[in-house]
Amino acid sequence: MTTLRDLSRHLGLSVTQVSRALNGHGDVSEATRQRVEEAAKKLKYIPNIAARRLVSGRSGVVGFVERSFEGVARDTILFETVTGLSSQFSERGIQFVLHLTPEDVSADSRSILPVYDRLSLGGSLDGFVLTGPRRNDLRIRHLLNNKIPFVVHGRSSENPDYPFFDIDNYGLAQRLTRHLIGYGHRRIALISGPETFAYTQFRLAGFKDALGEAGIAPVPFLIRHAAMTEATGMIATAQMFADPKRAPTAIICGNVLIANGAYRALAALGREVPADVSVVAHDDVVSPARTDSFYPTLTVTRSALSASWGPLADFLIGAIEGRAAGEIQEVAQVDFIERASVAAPRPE
Amino acid sequence: MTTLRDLSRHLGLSVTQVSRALNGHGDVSEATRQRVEEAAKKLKYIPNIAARRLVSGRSGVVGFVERSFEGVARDTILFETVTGLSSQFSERGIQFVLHLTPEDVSADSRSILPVYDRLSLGGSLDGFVLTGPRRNDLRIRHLLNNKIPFVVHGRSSENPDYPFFDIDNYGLAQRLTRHLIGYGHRRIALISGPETFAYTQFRLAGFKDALGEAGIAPVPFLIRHAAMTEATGMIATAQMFADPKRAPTAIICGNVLIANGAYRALAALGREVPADVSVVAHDDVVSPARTDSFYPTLTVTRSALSASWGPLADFLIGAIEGRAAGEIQEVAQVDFIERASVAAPRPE
DNA sequence: GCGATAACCCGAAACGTTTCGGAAGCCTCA
DNA sequence: TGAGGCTTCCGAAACGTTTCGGGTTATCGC
Repeated sequence: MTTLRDLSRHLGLSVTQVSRALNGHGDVSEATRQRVEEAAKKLKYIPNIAARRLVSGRSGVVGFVERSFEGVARDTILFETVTGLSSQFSERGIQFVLHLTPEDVSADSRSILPVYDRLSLGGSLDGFVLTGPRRNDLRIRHLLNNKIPFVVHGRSSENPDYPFFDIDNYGLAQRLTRHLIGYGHRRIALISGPETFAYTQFRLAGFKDALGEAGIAPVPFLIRHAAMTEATGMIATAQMFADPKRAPTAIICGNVLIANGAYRALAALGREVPADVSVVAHDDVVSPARTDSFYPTLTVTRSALSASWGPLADFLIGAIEGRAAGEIQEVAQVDFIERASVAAPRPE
Repeated sequence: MTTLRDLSRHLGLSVTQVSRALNGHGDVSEATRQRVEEAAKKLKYIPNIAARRLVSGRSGVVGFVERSFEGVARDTILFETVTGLSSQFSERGIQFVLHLTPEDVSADSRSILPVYDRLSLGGSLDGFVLTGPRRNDLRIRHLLNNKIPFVVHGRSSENPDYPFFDIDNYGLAQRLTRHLIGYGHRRIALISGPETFAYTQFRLAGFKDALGEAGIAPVPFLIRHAAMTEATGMIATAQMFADPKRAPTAIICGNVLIANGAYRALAALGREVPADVSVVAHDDVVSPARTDSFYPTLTVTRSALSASWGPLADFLIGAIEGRAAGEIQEVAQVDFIERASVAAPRPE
């Protein structure tokens, strides 16, 4: 193993200068920088992270805390998150660890807070990635209070004062709703995720505002919140069509799984898409439910979940380095892809 | 943040003694040890890992290298592995990182070797966990040659000279085969995993040896190797029953997914389990395919995959600490659970 | 009462890096 | 000519831990 010391002796320079040269500091002439870099390459110098961390006071490791539960290993979204963040952070020279807290921790979400303290105070973790924020998320408040760096995938309020990466959930719901209204629909259903998540609230607001623009009052019966699964899509659709008089002429689905369920329910109910019922969805391009296997093809807003890991990594690193929250926030716009699942409603 | 220095001042002791007391070394009286420990607790002393690592020369991080591929996020076994190892290592004060190499690395498995070098030479990783060993696994030879600590889940040969944790694949195949022979079966099929994996070879050997004991010659037509999926079970079963004269009276399935496929194929073919065909399997108790949802209930050998993460963690830590390979190896026995899927074959 | 032994303790060095404060050499401008 | 400012460099300290070599007592056997 070659050290800075070895390099400095080999070059007839001080350790200081070698360090500064390698780290691109100002105080070193272009000529020596070249020399140093060549020597470093030739002697296969690899900086010792432990030493670097000892002086910087940082560990070079960031984490993601998740409560372990029966079946955690089947959570595709979680795994997508882990693999995505793993790759992005390691490209940036930082290690990413998944920390599973034992499941015997009480279900009270407050009980997860000390885990963050323990991991960060020991100096073993420099920061955290949070996902699935609630409207008033305890974790966020706790981390802010304790000045522990973090970044959120999503956000808990409109204009938060912490780093985050989110998609425009309000906008996509508004867009899908307007699209349907443009075709003449007025009885529009929304099947979305659990109410506790903040993004669900944003989507609901976008939906309602778009309805409002057209002078349509939202109908509670046509608004459903549940887990984002195919079963949810089937059940919600089936229930809304139990009484034909109350049934919607169009359905907005929170994701592709729900849309899949809706399609299957509609097929079973003998309703045709889009002749009888129009269907749209938001597609986050995540594994098992492929939007291109739909018949008829599905009109969607789209934004790949996988596009968020890079910005999240950048922002967390920024947060650790002390950048202002305002500089490390992004609301990504979504694509709108018009396909064959929307038509004008049947005349009454 | 409290340091050893703070503690030593607070106690009127030297830093040396405090360190030795906390680490349980010999040279310190019981009384002071008590005092030190209390003070440490009171002042919330947490050792600085970076400093510890700087002097020990180790990073305290171990890794798992996997080639990233389209759909890596859907690989349940991989995720089970990651979550299991994550938990076990973090309980032991060690961090576990999943390192996904970019998928543009050529498919040649040799190309993954430099990744290990890079990660370990830089001092960022102390050791590795390997899974799915082949018969002559390049990675194993490479790590041995370069004296990089590792542990293998499985093994590439009967009595290897490196740390590993494996189940008795030879024994379980032998056991299942003998069980069927005991009921009078002679035309026994084996549907197992891809040939390249070492464990497949062990199972094949156990199967053949058990047949040999009974004077039965193995029939190549009844031995199938393919991915361990439900589809494999269906297809292999369907093909073996294409010509009734060549069909088996019993099937040994490599895992529960295959057994599930076999059950479905047999149902479609109008064969009853166990009256027409007996079925047994090995159950590694992994998520989606639950053995208890079988009808009739399935006779299996069983060993939970989840039981391997603990020993693997222990063994890798042992390897890093320089323990001899012989002390950190284990072949776990499997359970045999007799249920309702086996009966005597129909008389010809 | 003396040397040996054991039990307990300490100072200082080491790990490899970053950074602070200063210093030498050179140039510029008055 | 000399004050001031760049540019380029260096020594030394610091980060917090472990460990090596040695030191001080007290005890014990003779």
